[in-house]
Amino acid sequence: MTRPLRVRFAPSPTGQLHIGGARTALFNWAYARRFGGKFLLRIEDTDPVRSTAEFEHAILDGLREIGLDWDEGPDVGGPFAPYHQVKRLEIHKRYAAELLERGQAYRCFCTRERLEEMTKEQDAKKEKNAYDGRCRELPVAESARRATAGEAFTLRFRVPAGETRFQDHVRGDVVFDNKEVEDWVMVRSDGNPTYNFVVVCDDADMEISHVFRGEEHLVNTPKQVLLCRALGKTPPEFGHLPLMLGTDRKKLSKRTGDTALSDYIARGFPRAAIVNFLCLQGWALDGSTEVFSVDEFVQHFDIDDVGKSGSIFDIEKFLWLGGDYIRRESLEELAEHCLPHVLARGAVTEGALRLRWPWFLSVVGAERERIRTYGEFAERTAYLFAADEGVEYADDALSGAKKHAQRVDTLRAYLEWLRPRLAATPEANPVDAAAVRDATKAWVAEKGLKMPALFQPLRVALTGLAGGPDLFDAMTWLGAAATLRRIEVAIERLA
RNA sequence: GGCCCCAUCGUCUAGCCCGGCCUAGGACACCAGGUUUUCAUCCUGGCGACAGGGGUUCAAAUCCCCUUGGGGUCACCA
Repeated sequence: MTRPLRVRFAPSPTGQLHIGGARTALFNWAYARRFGGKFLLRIEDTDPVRSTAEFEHAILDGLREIGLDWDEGPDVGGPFAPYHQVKRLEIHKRYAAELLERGQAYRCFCTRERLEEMTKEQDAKKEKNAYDGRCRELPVAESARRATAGEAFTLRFRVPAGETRFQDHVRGDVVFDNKEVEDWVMVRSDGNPTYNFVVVCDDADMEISHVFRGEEHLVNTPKQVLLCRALGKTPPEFGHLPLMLGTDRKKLSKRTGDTALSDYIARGFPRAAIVNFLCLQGWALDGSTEVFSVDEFVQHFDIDDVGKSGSIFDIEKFLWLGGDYIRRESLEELAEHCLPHVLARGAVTEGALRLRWPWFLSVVGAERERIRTYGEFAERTAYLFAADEGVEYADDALSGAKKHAQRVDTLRAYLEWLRPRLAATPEANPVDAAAVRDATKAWVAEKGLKMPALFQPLRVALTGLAGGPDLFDAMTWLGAAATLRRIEVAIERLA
């Protein structure tokens, strides 16, 4: 089959873009880019109640964030416009009328009440739930008469006998007995078409050649293949991607972690790390290369190499990748990326930070080996923007400091010793970290103390954290006044 | 429950299609050691898997069957 390669991603704007959806989009996009096809976006907004323009924009933004672009879509147009399903209603109605005309679809006058009753009976008899076909053989004339008389009806697809098989690029040969496929509803009684119907109409109309989507759609596929053939078209090639699972081994849901792409962007995962991680769910470059660029991914990606089994979303590995990408960034880049997350905490303004940019760069440089997301940078450096009296002491830091019985005395003695040395340091000039560091070490030795006896309480005093960059660097960031004040405060708080 | 899909270290995976090079490779996590004022980075080492059972074959992680386990789906949602 040598039709032009056209793939699509068709999100439903009824919520934020799911991280699994982001991977689906990524794989579709990569396939088109690798093999020189078109990648298009279509908005599946057939649910008028839950679909919103806000979600649609958020989804498009998310896709752009991870570096995807599309050749056709709701915002860029294209030869197969419109790209919103609700705007294609006339096309859907035309196809539905055709199918009804040819007897490949029929009117079903069964009420919801009767259907519910039917389901109940089937449950009681432990039979499978499926439409029993009551209206399937209604004479055409009667069907038309009742419709004209104003009786409500849905349009059902008449599933033929036999079996439906298709080659799946991920699963291989897949076969369904048509007996397992019920006569499903194509058009609701209010005239609106259902998902399974429009998706086939639109894919056919837009000349989609390959459909790659999540495995949850696998059971829909026979319905869609059958419908497509009834329409006289050649079905697209399929590829059903393995599911992304939560730690409970079930389809990733909010129970076990963040599910939206936007959540991870908000947490400050580097964009390239997000893409890289998504690639690793169900696909591997060569089995040994874990970190690679989007370009490398596109150069090597093939749908046939995608694995079949679902993968548990491993946030630890994701975080590790985040850290790895962060350590590859230049200081300047990293600072720019961290900036919005720092500002989001509301303790400092952009103007104030820009005014002392070298200071900020120094903090970023010292913290970079410890953070895996930009959000973590903001968290870890919150102490720098806190009031001297209001530094938050982390539990582990506090317990570490309290292990030293003499902590208060040590701190008091050190403060006395330190004060005159820092007093000579005007606020405008930075503390001389190297000098204070050497002198402090000498002081500790002279007092016959162990290093941690001073450093642990001192770290809590200055930063409130158990670990972190060099303490004397922290002093220069804080400045002489804040350093001394924080030690004073800690003497009270650690007592 | 019916139908469908899946099955290699705790996790992500390479190998499986085209049996032998696999005493199964890489990565995350974990553990131990080194560097270090802490945490972290970085380096070194370790732990750790072919779900089970039958076949086929000279030979099976790789092919076939069964069992078990897990998942998906059963709407006038998408």
